[in-house]
Amino acid sequence: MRSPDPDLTTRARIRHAALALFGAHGFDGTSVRAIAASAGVSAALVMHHFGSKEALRAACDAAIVDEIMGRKESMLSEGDLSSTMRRWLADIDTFRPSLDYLARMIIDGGEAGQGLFDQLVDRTEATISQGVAEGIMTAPSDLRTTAVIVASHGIMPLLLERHIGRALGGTGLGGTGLSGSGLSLDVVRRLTLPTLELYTHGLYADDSALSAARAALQERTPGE
Amino acid sequence: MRSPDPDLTTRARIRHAALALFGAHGFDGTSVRAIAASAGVSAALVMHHFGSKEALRAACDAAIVDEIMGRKESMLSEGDLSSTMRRWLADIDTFRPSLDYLARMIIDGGEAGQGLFDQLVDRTEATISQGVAEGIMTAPSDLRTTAVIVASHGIMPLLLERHIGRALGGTGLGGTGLSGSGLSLDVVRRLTLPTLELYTHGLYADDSALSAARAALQERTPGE
DNA sequence: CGCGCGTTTGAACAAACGTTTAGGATGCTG
DNA sequence: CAGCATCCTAAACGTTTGTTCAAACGCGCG
Repeated sequence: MRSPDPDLTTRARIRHAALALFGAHGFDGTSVRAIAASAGVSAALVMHHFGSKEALRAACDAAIVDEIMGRKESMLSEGDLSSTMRRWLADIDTFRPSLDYLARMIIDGGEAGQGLFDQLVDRTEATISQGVAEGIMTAPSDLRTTAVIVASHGIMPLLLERHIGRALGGTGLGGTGLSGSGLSLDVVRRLTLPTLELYTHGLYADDSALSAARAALQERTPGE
Repeated sequence: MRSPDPDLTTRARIRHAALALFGAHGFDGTSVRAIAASAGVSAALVMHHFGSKEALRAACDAAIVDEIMGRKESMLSEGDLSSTMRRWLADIDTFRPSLDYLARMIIDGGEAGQGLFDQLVDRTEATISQGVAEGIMTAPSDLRTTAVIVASHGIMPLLLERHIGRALGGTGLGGTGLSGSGLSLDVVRRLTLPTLELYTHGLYADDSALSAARAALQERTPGE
């Protein structure tokens, strides 16, 4: 199970092993001894390098944040995540641990995950208002909320990859771990066009549903 | 023999306590002793009634499935989740544990969560094709995938409630637990209109992005 | 050489875990 | 009354957890 990378320092090997195991089985589901075994060292050495299991998680968080934010063409620098996701998926074996860990970061709602989500929303908001200014997007009635919705929709394939892959007649479910082959390149490709259809034509044929909801909401909250 | 009414008694109290704690702190983050203390019984009694912690989780899963599916006007019987969510949110203190547990069920990807998601997708697909037949929705190019997307978008507020609430200037964040007041009635109300806008008018002003993606995908997969 | 320093380890620690055991109540049935 | 089943608990089981400790190892420096 160990991956003997002589180029990496022992400390980096431990962090990589921890990130992969945290992403696959969760923080509580991963023991320090399992991380040590995967890195080919003793459990005591893990503590010597990082001090505690929680500090090791913080190091993994920081590594992921660096991986995502510390690039010029960053994941967060574009409103559309599909291109970045395709790039990551092209080298799926390399980025799979990062993707799994990233999904858990967002779900767990830790401080680092909060920062990532907030930045994603901010970038999405900027992208939308730029698109509106350039005339390629229609102005939403509530820019901030629309940005939150679009950003949430963007990371949805990351969080529900196994469900989506299975619902689309997935290429087979993974084993015991969470890193099943749900989010494949085929699935992302199949999601692209319907998603863009939704973002271009919507789903409803006319404004009746929207108007009805608008009227219903104004009834209940007349002041605002 | 068995009790004529298995619920309504100590057994039900234990299951309710377990469901609330599992939803708040996760399965691994909840000990049998904590469940027993919350229910006011001993840890051994939990084992006596359910056999194992895993069986207790299965009982909670079944209870949630019953709560969602065992109703005439079920959550899954309508394509739009917002009305059901509003109904649940109206009595937020009662349904909060169920909502939290349901979110974890879907994320964890267990068998019961899979069934729930699959049924949600199936109902969504039926709703869309009915809407298309009635002329109130436009036909998507890929019905199944569109149903998966719409269904996933529908449960997004459930999974990202804390992030969404915070990004929208939430009414304050909860304490240590996960049951922070992220998904409030105000947040859901604020999400309703922009979501319907997206589903009515889309976001893009014209078909350029959609056409470009369509062309790009046909280049790479000409056969299919 | 000898000394110190960072790296690494096996062993042990106390705590918490899920689970088991033995048995005390309590109430129904004969 | 005895017999039995159900509900419930205190205590202990064995395992695993995160963490600590003393002691080696390799290695550059005086």
